[in-house]
Amino acid sequence: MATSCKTSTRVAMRPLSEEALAMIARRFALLGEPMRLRLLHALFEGEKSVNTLVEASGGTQANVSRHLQALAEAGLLGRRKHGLQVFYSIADPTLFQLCELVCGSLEEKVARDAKALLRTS
Amino acid sequence: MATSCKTSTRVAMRPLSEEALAMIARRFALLGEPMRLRLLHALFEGEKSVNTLVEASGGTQANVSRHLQALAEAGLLGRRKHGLQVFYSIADPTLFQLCELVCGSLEEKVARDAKALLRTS
DNA sequence: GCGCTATATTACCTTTGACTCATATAGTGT
DNA sequence: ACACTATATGAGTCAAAGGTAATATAGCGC
Repeated sequence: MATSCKTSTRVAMRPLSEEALAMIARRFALLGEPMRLRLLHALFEGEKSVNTLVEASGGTQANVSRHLQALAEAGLLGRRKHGLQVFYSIADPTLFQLCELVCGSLEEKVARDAKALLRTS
Repeated sequence: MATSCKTSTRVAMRPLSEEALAMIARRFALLGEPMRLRLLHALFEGEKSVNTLVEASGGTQANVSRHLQALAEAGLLGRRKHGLQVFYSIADPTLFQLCELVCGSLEEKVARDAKALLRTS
């Protein structure tokens, strides 16, 4: 059904359907909130309960719960219930790579900006 | 100044500053709008003028111009002025990789969801 | 059953950001 | 200077989404 695209030049060519575009945008948008990034960052260390994540992120319980649900519904997080607690964990390994790509690119940009500042000041 | 992080396990460990978190979130958020993805997708073919992008995306001139500016200010697009026209182009090569990662992950997810549907219906 | 804890959900407020319309700016040609 | 084109910008509207407080649900222990 879905035509595979593993090489880096295919993506540019494919006419993207509105539906596909919306899905991609949705995923990026999910990563576009500091609070959710905080949660993901905490989860990079491994599976954690909601309460642990509340403390780690400094957010309110309600807010953290909502964000975790959003991430889980998108398939980015896994959910495991054990007694009273619910444990969330990274379910999509591309999250690591995505964050690294962005981190790396931003570091380069910051370095460039810093150099430019030194030249012009 | 900035400690480099090239390996995939480092990111998880680093305590992220609020500032860094905001930068990362900002970048993801920029990719989290279908209209901007449409523009980037068109630019994957190569440098294009604003007018060309307006036609390619189906958006209004004002809206397209705004989005292009936002992307350019973030360092994702390059801007070249030639006469009356302004040409934008992909300036950050990680955009390709980012889109591919997300595309691939979504394709897998769609495939999984489809299979699950078949099993339960 | 009752209390207690962990998580989810509801209702509400507030902010952010995308979009549009109209207008401004800049560059070209006559 | 004027008209014309391409792009940017200002002001305003509106919907989506984040945040919070209060309440509901679910599981454990007594």
